Amino acid sequence: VTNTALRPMPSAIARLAALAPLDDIDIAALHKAASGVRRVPARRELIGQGQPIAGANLLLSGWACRVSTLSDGRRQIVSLILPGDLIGAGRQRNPVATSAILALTEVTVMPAPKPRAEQSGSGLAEAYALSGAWDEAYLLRNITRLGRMSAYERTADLFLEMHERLSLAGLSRGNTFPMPLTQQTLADTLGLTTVHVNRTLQAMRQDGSVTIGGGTVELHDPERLTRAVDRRPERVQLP
Amino acid sequence: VTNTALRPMPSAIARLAALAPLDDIDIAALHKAASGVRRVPARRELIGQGQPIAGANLLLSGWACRVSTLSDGRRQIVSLILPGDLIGAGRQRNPVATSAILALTEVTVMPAPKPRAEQSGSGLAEAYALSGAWDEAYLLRNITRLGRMSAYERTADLFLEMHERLSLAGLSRGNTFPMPLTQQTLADTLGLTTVHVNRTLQAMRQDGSVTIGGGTVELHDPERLTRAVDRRPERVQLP
DNA sequence: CGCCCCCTTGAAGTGTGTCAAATCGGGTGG
DNA sequence: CCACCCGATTTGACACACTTCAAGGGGGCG
Repeated sequence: VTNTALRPMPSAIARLAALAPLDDIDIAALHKAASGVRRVPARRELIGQGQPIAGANLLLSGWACRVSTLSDGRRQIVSLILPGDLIGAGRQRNPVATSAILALTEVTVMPAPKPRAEQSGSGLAEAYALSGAWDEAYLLRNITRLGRMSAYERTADLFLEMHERLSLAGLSRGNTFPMPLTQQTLADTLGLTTVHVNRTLQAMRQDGSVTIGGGTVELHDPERLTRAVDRRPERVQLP
Repeated sequence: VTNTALRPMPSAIARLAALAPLDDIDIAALHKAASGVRRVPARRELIGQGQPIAGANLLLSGWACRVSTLSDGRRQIVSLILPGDLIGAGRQRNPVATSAILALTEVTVMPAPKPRAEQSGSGLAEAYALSGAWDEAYLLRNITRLGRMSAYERTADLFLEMHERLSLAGLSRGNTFPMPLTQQTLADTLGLTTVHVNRTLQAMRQDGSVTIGGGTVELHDPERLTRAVDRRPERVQLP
């Protein structure tokens, strides 16, 4: 376990710890798993669709996504995977990837340590369960985004989601957060064309909602934007 | 446990048994749970968004859905729930419904019996896990449908999905299956307007793809349709 | 220097939405 | 048995959000 391998860990741990309190044993397990860190360059497939999944992985740094491609080349990014997110955490016996997993930037991943006792009060097990529940909530939100929202609303809603998720991992500063996606990638996420994403971003810049550039997004008034796209705070478990 | 309560069970059991082999103890547990059968009329909410979830339920008969509603009245049906599907099977400690659950037709549900030993080789546990994996696969497919497909493709793809899922529960006969949704409800599922769903159905009728009416759909050439919308067979676990 | 990717902009086309109204069908009450 | 009603389906005319096609500009990197 080198220092280099550990450097990207804090944000992933921060996210898991924000989901459920982790004790020293959990943290130790995470650090131990860091010996299995793997670096994957941008645009590389982490897992192909239909491939067997050995075990859950934890994204330490960088952005990845689940993507599905139609035979004529149309692509849809089905969900974004951000630092601290789990990859391929299924419950069935011989799980198979239901979608390809793609590194959008350079990425580091490591095998997610198995929680000690599934049933008992392991913080890690609870964190994993909650992470899965949030993943599902984001999938659902993505569906209503694509099904019922305008381009402007979709884009704003996605930025709010990114801000929310990155904040949990301590990766945003105020209303500013890193956003390394190209407009082409955003288009594949939002179900739009590159051209229209570009025009939509222009519109958001012009009405003063955001500053975008240099791989960074700043939301000028998240609350107003939240109301504008009718985004209500989600909850995944009782307080 | 009256006969009446048991009547809708076979298709739900058929689906679970098709996912993983169930032994006598599993079947007995399912029959025992039938004492908790509940009948819910159409249009009634089974669970409101954000409500706590007591335990997983099993849909025995009728169609339900997970729906999200924006404040201005736009609705998106996020997933369909068919007989044999589980409702609200989360892993976290105090799960909360991430979306409202709505009965689309009259529906019967019962509490899903807990599998004996999560880890050991309970067929029921495996069936639940696979059911969840399929649910997720359908969510992902719904996302690429909404994001990247035309109205015609979306509709055809959804019909193919319905056929696939209902067949697993033994509820289709050849290429014909029950489809009790109104065009308004289809529209909310497909991210379209009622008017356009109507026109799309007309188009499908005219090119000889389907017969629709009387709460029934017949696909005239599922293989051709499958190729037309680039639907590939999904897999959720290794064979 | 030159290439490639990404971003940007314009002009024209089209798939889907909007608005409005007519028809159909099944249930209900007189 | 008819009259009525109400939701679901159907159809037409028009509007517009988003796509398509095309071209140009900018920045990093070999």
